[in-house]
Amino acid sequence: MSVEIKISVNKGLYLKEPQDTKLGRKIIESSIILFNQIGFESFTFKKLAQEIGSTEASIYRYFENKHLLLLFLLNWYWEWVSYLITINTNNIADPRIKLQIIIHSFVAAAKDNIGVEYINESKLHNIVISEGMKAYHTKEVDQDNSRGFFLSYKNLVSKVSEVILEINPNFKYPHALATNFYETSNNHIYFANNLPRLTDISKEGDDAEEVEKMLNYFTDKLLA
Amino acid sequence: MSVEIKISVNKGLYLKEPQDTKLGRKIIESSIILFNQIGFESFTFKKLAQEIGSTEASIYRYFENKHLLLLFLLNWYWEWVSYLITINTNNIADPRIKLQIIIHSFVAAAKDNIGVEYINESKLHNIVISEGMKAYHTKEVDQDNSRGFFLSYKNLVSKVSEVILEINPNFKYPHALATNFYETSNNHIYFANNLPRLTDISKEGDDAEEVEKMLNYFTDKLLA
DNA sequence: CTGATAAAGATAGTAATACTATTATAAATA
DNA sequence: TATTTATAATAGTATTACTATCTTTATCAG
Repeated sequence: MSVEIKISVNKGLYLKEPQDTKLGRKIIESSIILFNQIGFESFTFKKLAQEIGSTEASIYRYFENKHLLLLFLLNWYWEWVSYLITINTNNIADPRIKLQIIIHSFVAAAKDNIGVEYINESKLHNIVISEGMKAYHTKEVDQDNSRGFFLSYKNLVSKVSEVILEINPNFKYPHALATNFYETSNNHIYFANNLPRLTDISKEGDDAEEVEKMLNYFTDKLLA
Repeated sequence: MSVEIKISVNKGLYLKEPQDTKLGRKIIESSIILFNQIGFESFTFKKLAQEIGSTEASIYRYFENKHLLLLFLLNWYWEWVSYLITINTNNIADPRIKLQIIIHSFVAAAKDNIGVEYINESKLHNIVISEGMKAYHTKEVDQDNSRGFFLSYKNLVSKVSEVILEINPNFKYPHALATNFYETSNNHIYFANNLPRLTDISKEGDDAEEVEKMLNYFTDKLLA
């Protein structure tokens, strides 16, 4: 028996569901590799087409532009982490342990592989870390927001903030703290590897594990 | 009597010191306005030249490209906040109060105007909030780092981390916390205005003041 | 006051990017 | 087998991100 999981994202993000066709899945697969290799700025549909052995025009039938392709990948990531959190906290009563699992999910989601063959979760996590914030720091953020392109992120934050309130119902900033778990995880993995003097996480050890420890340490103090 | 202050930044960031010529100062002044108006992605030297009534080629004599121009502005900002922190914490003995002043500087620096006529500090802060992270989330970050383009940011973090250790010498993550004060300030001002469900800061009130309160609340718990 | 030097403006040109449009071919399905 | 759908092939355009060159204007030393 094999369990098939399909994560679906907001339909406004694509012109044609890429997960339903061969070329579409190749676009996803190769774009993850290419975004990782050359970064968002240098990434073009022409280069992607060359990688795939297809054409620019064909890719434009799936995605309006690279910004929406990146948003597609991010939404997939947010939905995936949400899913991981749901199944991994399923039978757990203690909200403190739930939160530990959530933090672990933010930091090390890439190690859990649910086996969607066209998605390399570890590379996708790197994209989230290195390029993610570019998707919501644009002049079009309000438009994109009203089209629902950040719903998955907001739902994820909402889910985490509920656990925070279970631990401490008087905590004043549950959403901000939830957002911070996510942003801080990504930032400090990035800083450890690129701007180490901005963090105390070392590049040498297991950066993910160290960030996890740090966030748990912060949590203990904040929600005591 | 008037006190003249000139903030200088890493010489590698420009081809010719823009603060020393009329056109150079106009480039700085107008680029702050234009980055704010249209954002980093749509910003071009051609548009900037039109604003100024100059030419693309003339601007290229000052800055290699818009990425380095943004980095110039960020460096100016980091140096400026450092300066504010230095003078405002000068005679203060209690490190807890020092840290409150630091947090206030991150959140509300824009309100302190040191009177450099070609720089609108409030708009510059908006650029830091909306576009800042794009300067260090690139594939060239290691190169830029080795050219010293983030030294001002790292020195700022270092300065703040020293105060954190004065308060609690056993605190394990002084650099990460210092970085977080800066990043969290900017993020939550941005979220309050654009993605409010990611934060508990409301758009209606004084967002800066609310973020300040939140960071002080976090600090109390973390460094207790 | 002149002549030299530096700064800025004017103009042109190029390769790459971010698309749009059209037409042809191949594959899937009714 | 006919028809729809997906993809490939090709071409074209406006804009971007520069580089190069030449002329004009301002500054400043002798």
